[in-house]
Amino acid sequence: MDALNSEARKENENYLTLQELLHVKSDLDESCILHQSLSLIADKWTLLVLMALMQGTKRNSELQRQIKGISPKMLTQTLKTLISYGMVDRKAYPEVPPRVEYCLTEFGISTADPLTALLNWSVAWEEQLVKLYKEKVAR
Amino acid sequence: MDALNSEARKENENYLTLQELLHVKSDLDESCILHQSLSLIADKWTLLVLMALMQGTKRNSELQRQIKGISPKMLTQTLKTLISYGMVDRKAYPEVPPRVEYCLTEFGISTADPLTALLNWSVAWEEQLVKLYKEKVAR
DNA sequence: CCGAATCCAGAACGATACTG
DNA sequence: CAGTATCGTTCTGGATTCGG
Repeated sequence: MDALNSEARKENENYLTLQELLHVKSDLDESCILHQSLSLIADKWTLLVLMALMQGTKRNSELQRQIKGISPKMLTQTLKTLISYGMVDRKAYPEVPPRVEYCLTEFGISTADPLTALLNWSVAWEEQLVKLYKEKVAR
Repeated sequence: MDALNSEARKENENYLTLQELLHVKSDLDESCILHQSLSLIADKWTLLVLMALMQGTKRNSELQRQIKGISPKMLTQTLKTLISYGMVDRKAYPEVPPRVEYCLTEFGISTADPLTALLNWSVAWEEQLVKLYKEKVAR
Protein backbone atom coordinates (compact mmCIF):
# COMPACT_ATOMS: atom_id res chain seq x y z
CA MET A 1 0.00 0.00 0.00
CA ASP A 2 1.88 2.97 -1.28
CA ALA A 3 -1.00 5.18 -2.31
CA LEU A 4 0.34 8.26 -0.61
CA ASN A 5 3.44 8.52 -2.68
CA SER A 6 2.39 6.57 -5.72
CA GLU A 7 5.94 5.60 -6.52
CA ALA A 8 4.69 3.05 -8.97
CA ARG A 9 3.54 5.75 -11.36
CA LYS A 10 6.32 8.23 -10.88
CA GLU A 11 8.23 7.12 -13.92
CA ASN A 12 6.58 10.18 -15.42
CA GLU A 13 8.73 13.17 -14.51
CA ASN A 14 5.82 15.57 -14.20
CA TYR A 15 3.74 13.40 -11.93
CA LEU A 16 2.70 15.31 -8.84
CA THR A 17 1.74 13.62 -5.57
CA LEU A 18 -0.55 14.89 -2.84
CA GLN A 19 2.42 15.02 -0.50
CA GLU A 20 4.26 17.35 -2.83
CA LEU A 21 1.22 19.58 -3.11
CA LEU A 22 0.88 19.71 0.68
CA HIS A 23 4.58 20.44 1.01
CA VAL A 24 4.22 23.55 -1.14
CA LYS A 25 1.02 24.76 0.51
CA SER A 26 0.02 23.22 3.82
CA ASP A 27 -2.78 25.67 4.52
CA LEU A 28 -5.95 24.17 3.17
CA ASP A 29 -8.90 26.17 1.96
CA GLU A 30 -11.11 26.78 -1.03
CA SER A 31 -8.17 27.99 -3.09
CA CYS A 32 -6.84 24.42 -3.23
CA ILE A 33 -6.87 23.40 -6.87
CA LEU A 34 -8.26 20.00 -5.98
CA HIS A 35 -11.18 21.56 -4.15
CA GLN A 36 -11.87 23.87 -7.07
CA SER A 37 -11.83 21.26 -9.78
CA LEU A 38 -13.94 18.83 -7.77
CA SER A 39 -16.56 21.44 -7.01
CA LEU A 40 -17.02 22.10 -10.72
CA ILE A 41 -18.16 18.57 -11.57
CA ALA A 42 -19.53 17.32 -8.27
CA ASP A 43 -23.24 17.87 -8.51
CA LYS A 44 -26.04 15.42 -9.04
CA TRP A 45 -26.07 15.13 -12.84
CA THR A 46 -22.84 16.49 -14.36
CA LEU A 47 -20.97 13.23 -14.05
CA LEU A 48 -23.74 11.23 -15.67
CA VAL A 49 -24.08 13.65 -18.57
CA LEU A 50 -20.34 13.54 -19.18
CA MET A 51 -20.39 9.76 -19.18
CA ALA A 52 -23.27 9.60 -21.64
CA LEU A 53 -21.40 11.91 -24.02
CA MET A 54 -18.26 9.77 -23.73
CA GLN A 55 -20.11 7.39 -26.04
CA GLY A 56 -20.30 10.06 -28.71
CA THR A 57 -22.49 12.85 -30.04
CA LYS A 58 -26.06 12.73 -28.80
CA ARG A 59 -29.32 14.61 -29.10
CA ASN A 60 -31.21 16.12 -26.21
CA SER A 61 -33.90 13.43 -26.29
CA GLU A 62 -31.33 10.62 -26.37
CA LEU A 63 -29.71 12.00 -23.23
CA GLN A 64 -33.11 12.37 -21.66
CA ARG A 65 -33.83 8.70 -22.27
CA GLN A 66 -30.45 7.37 -21.26
CA ILE A 67 -30.10 9.30 -18.01
CA LYS A 68 -32.83 7.85 -15.86
CA GLY A 69 -34.68 10.27 -13.63
CA ILE A 70 -33.29 13.52 -14.95
CA SER A 71 -35.87 16.21 -15.61
CA PRO A 72 -35.78 18.31 -18.79
CA LYS A 73 -34.92 21.32 -16.69
CA MET A 74 -31.93 19.72 -15.01
CA LEU A 75 -30.68 18.26 -18.29
CA THR A 76 -30.74 21.64 -19.98
CA GLN A 77 -29.21 23.33 -16.97
CA THR A 78 -26.39 20.81 -16.69
CA LEU A 79 -25.64 21.01 -20.41
CA LYS A 80 -25.56 24.81 -20.30
CA THR A 81 -23.11 24.72 -17.43
CA LEU A 82 -20.88 22.24 -19.24
CA ILE A 83 -20.99 24.40 -22.37
CA SER A 84 -19.97 27.43 -20.31
CA TYR A 85 -17.09 25.34 -18.96
CA GLY A 86 -15.98 24.58 -22.49
CA MET A 87 -16.43 20.85 -21.91
CA VAL A 88 -19.36 20.39 -24.28
CA ASP A 89 -20.17 21.68 -27.76
CA ARG A 90 -23.69 22.38 -28.92
CA LYS A 91 -24.79 22.25 -32.54
CA ALA A 92 -28.28 23.40 -33.51
CA TYR A 93 -29.60 22.62 -36.98
CA PRO A 94 -32.15 25.02 -38.48
CA GLU A 95 -34.78 22.41 -39.18
CA VAL A 96 -38.39 21.78 -38.34
CA PRO A 97 -38.73 20.05 -36.00
CA PRO A 98 -35.53 21.36 -34.43
CA ARG A 99 -32.49 19.14 -33.98
CA VAL A 100 -29.72 19.82 -31.49
CA GLU A 101 -26.62 17.74 -30.91
CA TYR A 102 -24.14 17.73 -28.08
CA CYS A 103 -20.61 16.39 -27.98
CA LEU A 104 -17.55 16.62 -25.78
CA THR A 105 -14.71 19.03 -26.46
CA GLU A 106 -11.10 18.06 -25.93
CA PHE A 107 -11.40 19.45 -22.42
CA GLY A 108 -14.51 17.38 -21.81
CA ILE A 109 -12.81 14.24 -23.07
CA SER A 110 -9.89 14.90 -20.75
CA THR A 111 -12.13 14.32 -17.72
CA ALA A 112 -12.07 10.63 -18.63
CA ASP A 113 -8.63 10.40 -17.10
CA PRO A 114 -9.43 11.32 -13.47
CA LEU A 115 -12.83 9.67 -13.76
CA THR A 116 -11.23 6.41 -14.84
CA ALA A 117 -8.97 6.52 -11.80
CA LEU A 118 -12.00 7.13 -9.61
CA LEU A 119 -13.78 4.26 -11.31
CA ASN A 120 -10.99 1.81 -10.60
CA TRP A 121 -10.76 2.92 -6.99
CA SER A 122 -14.55 2.53 -6.75
CA VAL A 123 -14.42 -0.98 -8.11
CA ALA A 124 -11.62 -1.93 -5.74
CA TRP A 125 -13.69 -0.79 -2.75
CA GLU A 126 -17.08 -1.45 -4.25
CA GLU A 127 -18.59 -3.52 -1.48
CA GLN A 128 -17.74 -0.89 1.12
CA LEU A 129 -18.88 2.02 -1.03
CA VAL A 130 -22.23 0.59 -2.05
CA LYS A 131 -23.06 -0.14 1.56
CA LEU A 132 -22.11 3.38 2.64
CA TYR A 133 -24.10 4.95 -0.15
CA LYS A 134 -27.19 3.00 0.84
CA GLU A 135 -26.86 4.19 4.42
CA LYS A 136 -26.40 7.72 3.20
CA VAL A 137 -29.53 7.85 1.06
CA ALA A 138 -31.51 6.10 3.79
CA ARG A 139 -31.15 9.27 5.83
CA MET B 1 -5.20 12.24 -26.68
CA ASP B 2 -6.34 8.79 -25.75
CA ALA B 3 -8.10 9.54 -22.53
CA LEU B 4 -11.20 7.60 -23.37
CA ASN B 5 -9.51 4.27 -23.61
CA SER B 6 -6.41 4.91 -21.52
CA GLU B 7 -4.42 2.33 -23.43
CA ALA B 8 -1.24 3.63 -21.87
CA ARG B 9 -2.20 2.26 -18.49
CA LYS B 10 -3.80 -0.96 -19.56
CA GLU B 11 -0.75 -3.05 -18.89
CA ASN B 12 -2.64 -3.87 -15.72
CA GLU B 13 -5.05 -6.69 -16.51
CA ASN B 14 -7.74 -5.51 -14.15
CA TYR B 15 -7.81 -1.93 -15.35
CA LEU B 16 -11.34 -0.88 -16.27
CA THR B 17 -12.16 1.95 -18.67
CA LEU B 18 -15.24 4.13 -18.77
CA GLN B 19 -16.09 2.65 -22.16
CA GLU B 20 -16.11 -0.82 -20.70
CA LEU B 21 -18.34 0.32 -17.86
CA LEU B 22 -20.76 1.94 -20.31
CA HIS B 23 -20.72 -1.18 -22.43
CA VAL B 24 -21.95 -3.26 -19.51
CA LYS B 25 -24.54 -0.77 -18.35
CA SER B 26 -25.51 2.04 -20.70
CA ASP B 27 -28.43 3.27 -18.61
CA LEU B 28 -27.14 5.97 -16.33
CA ASP B 29 -28.59 6.80 -12.96
CA GLU B 30 -27.80 7.04 -9.29
CA SER B 31 -26.89 3.38 -9.14
CA CYS B 32 -23.75 4.09 -11.18
CA ILE B 33 -20.81 3.25 -8.96
CA LEU B 34 -18.98 6.39 -10.06
CA HIS B 35 -21.90 8.54 -9.03
CA GLN B 36 -22.13 6.82 -5.69
CA SER B 37 -18.48 7.08 -4.76
CA LEU B 38 -18.23 10.69 -5.89
CA SER B 39 -21.27 11.69 -3.87
CA LEU B 40 -19.69 10.31 -0.71
CA ILE B 41 -16.68 12.63 -0.77
CA ALA B 42 -17.94 15.59 -2.78
CA ASP B 43 -19.02 18.11 -0.21
CA LYS B 44 -17.44 21.33 0.89
CA TRP B 45 -14.93 20.06 3.45
CA THR B 46 -14.40 16.30 3.16
CA LEU B 47 -11.66 16.60 0.60
CA LEU B 48 -9.71 19.15 2.64
CA VAL B 49 -9.96 17.08 5.83
CA LEU B 50 -8.71 13.99 4.00
CA MET B 51 -5.78 15.94 2.61
CA ALA B 52 -4.83 17.33 6.00
CA LEU B 53 -4.82 13.83 7.46
CA MET B 54 -2.65 12.57 4.60
CA GLN B 55 0.17 14.31 6.44
CA GLY B 56 -0.38 12.12 9.48
CA THR B 57 -2.25 11.93 12.77
CA LYS B 58 -3.66 15.23 13.95
CA ARG B 59 -5.64 16.74 16.78
CA ASN B 60 -8.94 18.52 16.40
CA SER B 61 -7.41 21.92 17.06
CA GLU B 62 -4.63 21.32 14.55
CA LEU B 63 -7.15 20.55 11.86
CA GLN B 64 -9.13 23.59 12.89
CA ARG B 65 -6.07 25.78 12.37
CA GLN B 66 -4.88 24.19 9.16
CA ILE B 67 -8.20 24.18 7.35
CA LYS B 68 -8.95 27.83 6.88
CA GLY B 69 -12.54 28.91 7.26
CA ILE B 70 -14.01 25.68 8.60
CA SER B 71 -16.30 26.09 11.59
CA PRO B 72 -16.02 23.77 14.62
CA LYS B 73 -19.40 22.35 13.74
CA MET B 74 -18.49 21.44 10.19
CA LEU B 75 -15.14 20.00 11.25
CA THR B 76 -16.78 17.70 13.77
CA GLN B 77 -19.54 16.78 11.38
CA THR B 78 -17.14 15.98 8.54
CA LEU B 79 -14.94 13.89 10.84
CA LYS B 80 -17.94 11.96 12.13
CA THR B 81 -19.03 11.18 8.62
CA LEU B 82 -15.55 10.01 7.66
CA ILE B 83 -15.40 7.83 10.77
CA SER B 84 -18.76 6.29 9.87
CA TYR B 85 -17.33 5.61 6.41
CA GLY B 86 -14.39 3.81 7.98
CA MET B 87 -11.94 6.25 6.42
CA VAL B 88 -10.81 7.87 9.66
CA ASP B 89 -9.93 6.55 13.10
CA ARG B 90 -10.59 8.52 16.27
CA LYS B 91 -8.57 8.08 19.43
CA ALA B 92 -9.67 9.83 22.63
CA TYR B 93 -7.29 9.94 25.60
CA PRO B 94 -8.82 10.14 29.08
CA GLU B 95 -6.94 13.25 30.16
CA VAL B 96 -7.78 16.69 31.44
CA PRO B 97 -7.95 18.69 29.29
CA PRO B 98 -9.15 16.11 26.79
CA ARG B 99 -7.02 15.10 23.85
CA VAL B 100 -8.40 13.56 20.68
CA GLU B 101 -6.45 12.39 17.67
CA TYR B 102 -7.55 11.51 14.17
CA CYS B 103 -5.79 9.47 11.51
CA LEU B 104 -6.61 7.78 8.24
CA THR B 105 -7.45 4.11 7.96
CA GLU B 106 -6.23 2.00 5.07
CA PHE B 107 -9.47 2.84 3.28
CA GLY B 108 -8.89 6.55 3.90
CA ILE B 109 -5.35 6.33 2.59
CA SER B 110 -6.60 4.59 -0.52
CA THR B 111 -8.42 7.76 -1.57
CA ALA B 112 -5.02 9.23 -2.38
CA ASP B 113 -5.01 7.25 -5.56
CA PRO B 114 -8.04 8.79 -7.33
CA LEU B 115 -7.30 12.14 -5.74
CA THR B 116 -3.79 12.13 -7.16
CA ALA B 117 -5.21 11.47 -10.61
CA LEU B 118 -7.61 14.35 -10.13
CA LEU B 119 -4.75 16.53 -8.98
CA ASN B 120 -2.68 15.86 -12.06
CA TRP B 121 -5.62 16.51 -14.34
CA SER B 122 -6.26 19.74 -12.42
CA VAL B 123 -2.71 20.88 -12.85
CA ALA B 124 -2.77 20.08 -16.56
CA TRP B 125 -5.88 22.27 -17.01
CA GLU B 126 -5.19 24.66 -14.18
CA GLU B 127 -5.55 27.93 -16.05
CA GLN B 128 -8.95 26.92 -17.41
CA LEU B 129 -10.19 25.54 -14.09
CA VAL B 130 -9.21 28.47 -11.92
CA LYS B 131 -10.95 30.85 -14.28
CA LEU B 132 -14.12 28.74 -14.28
CA TYR B 133 -14.12 28.44 -10.51
CA LYS B 134 -13.86 32.21 -10.12
CA GLU B 135 -16.83 32.71 -12.43
CA LYS B 136 -18.76 30.10 -10.49
CA VAL B 137 -18.27 31.64 -7.07
CA ALA B 138 -18.95 35.09 -8.49
CA ARG B 139 -22.56 33.97 -8.95
C1' DC C 1 -10.20 21.31 24.63
C1' DC C 2 -13.82 18.91 22.33
C1' DG C 3 -18.25 18.52 20.74
C1' DA C 4 -23.59 18.81 20.85
C1' DA C 5 -27.88 21.51 19.98
C1' DT C 6 -30.49 25.03 17.86
C1' DC C 7 -31.88 28.25 14.53
C1' DC C 8 -31.75 30.14 9.97
C1' DA C 9 -30.44 31.77 5.10
C1' DG C 10 -29.46 30.34 0.64
C1' DA C 11 -28.64 26.97 -2.85
C1' DA C 12 -29.91 22.84 -5.25
C1' DC C 13 -33.30 20.09 -6.93
C1' DG C 14 -37.99 18.54 -8.63
C1' DA C 15 -42.80 19.05 -10.61
C1' DT C 16 -45.57 21.22 -13.62
C1' DA C 17 -47.08 23.95 -17.22
C1' DC C 18 -46.07 26.60 -21.21
C1' DT C 19 -43.60 28.62 -25.84
C1' DG C 20 -41.27 28.60 -30.59
C1' DC D 1 -38.19 18.46 -30.35
C1' DA D 2 -35.93 21.64 -27.54
C1' DG D 3 -36.05 24.83 -24.13
C1' DT D 4 -38.17 28.29 -20.59
C1' DA D 5 -40.74 29.97 -16.41
C1' DT D 6 -42.58 29.53 -12.00
C1' DC D 7 -43.26 27.62 -7.73
C1' DG D 8 -42.31 24.78 -3.73
C1' DT D 9 -39.45 21.51 -1.20
C1' DT D 10 -35.30 19.70 0.61
C1' DC D 11 -30.65 19.92 1.94
C1' DT D 12 -26.38 22.16 3.08
C1' DG D 13 -23.68 24.90 5.59
C1' DG D 14 -22.87 29.01 8.84
C1' DA D 15 -23.59 31.53 13.44
C1' DT D 16 -24.33 31.09 17.94
C1' DT D 17 -24.85 29.12 22.30
C1' DC D 18 -24.30 25.60 25.78
C1' DG D 19 -22.27 21.20 28.22
C1' DG D 20 -18.68 17.56 29.84
